[in-house]
Amino acid sequence: MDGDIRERLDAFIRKKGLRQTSQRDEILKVIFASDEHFTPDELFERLRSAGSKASRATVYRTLTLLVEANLIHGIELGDGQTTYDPNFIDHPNHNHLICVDCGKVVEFEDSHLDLLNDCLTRRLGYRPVRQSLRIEAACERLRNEGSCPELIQARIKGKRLPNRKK
Amino acid sequence: MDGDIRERLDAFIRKKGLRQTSQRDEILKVIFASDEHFTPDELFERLRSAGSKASRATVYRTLTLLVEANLIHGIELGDGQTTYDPNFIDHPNHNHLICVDCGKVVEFEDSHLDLLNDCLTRRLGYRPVRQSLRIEAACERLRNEGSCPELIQARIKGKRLPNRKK
DNA sequence: CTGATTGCAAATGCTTTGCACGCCA
DNA sequence: TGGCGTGCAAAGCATTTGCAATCAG
Repeated sequence: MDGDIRERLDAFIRKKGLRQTSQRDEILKVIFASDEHFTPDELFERLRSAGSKASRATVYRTLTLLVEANLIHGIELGDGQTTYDPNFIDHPNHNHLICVDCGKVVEFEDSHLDLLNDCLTRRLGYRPVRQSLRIEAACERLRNEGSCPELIQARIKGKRLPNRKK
Repeated sequence: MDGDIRERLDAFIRKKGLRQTSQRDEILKVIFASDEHFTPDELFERLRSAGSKASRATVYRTLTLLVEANLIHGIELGDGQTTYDPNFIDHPNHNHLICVDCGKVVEFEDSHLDLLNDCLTRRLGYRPVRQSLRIEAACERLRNEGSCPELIQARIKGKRLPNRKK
């Protein structure tokens, strides 16, 4: 984890008159130990594995805090719970492609897209704040080869596929 | 409401071996009586106003059916419930701009955007299925004139603003 | 007839909250 | 010391589901 992230959170906490706590430290550390997306529940599990005893309530409250501090973003993958993305610090304008077959999420950036979004927004009489392109797409590999390693993994893990609950 | 819509639903129902019911008729009619977005709860209220006695459970079940039949789409406005959009029949590729000030949703289409999305998707090794650009933007009118009629309306109606529950 | 559909109420699953206690500044 | 933060359990909400009764084909 980048020390810069801790610094940003500290700045935010100071500005708001909030307090540093061990739970917030642990949560921050666990989140930014990887660049993977996570649900509140997954984060809770990671914390337990890491020895942290932070409660679910604290996890939820801290996620809200981190979103306000702009350190993470919530994204909707369509499975009934909010997924959080820690990669907006390094890639502030990235978008998501979601595989309809296996649920794999691919992040990508494109400056032409950003420019176009900006133009469209202004043309409609608004000032751009944030934009997110969400592409749902089918895996060419699955189609051509009849199987896709991601899908097999997803099934093994009992992962919830897009637009599907349970 | 376009008679074509009823026809499409009938075709879908026949193909799946399902049945036509008065509840499904009423729901379809009420949805396509306008081009407004709606939540399941709003739809339920509209139905009651229209004299229909369809239950909430049936509303939810029928919404699922209509999404499968591709007559409506579910969209996420970030307020904790699914909003449904009946305008994808006339505008299959439209996108949404959501005003961060008042929650107003503006629909727009752009062929350059569609083309770009298509290219991006293929470049990543996927086959396009569906794409949705969601732009969050601030109202220029509110900024310049200090107020915005939509915002006032939203407040009067107690409408839930984006990214805010309750 | 027979299986699809409905309404009701109960259940679910994610998320939020009230409250008493603990701890940072 | 004054509050903010935490954990726990109890709500809250949107949505789903089990079941018996009803209805369409």
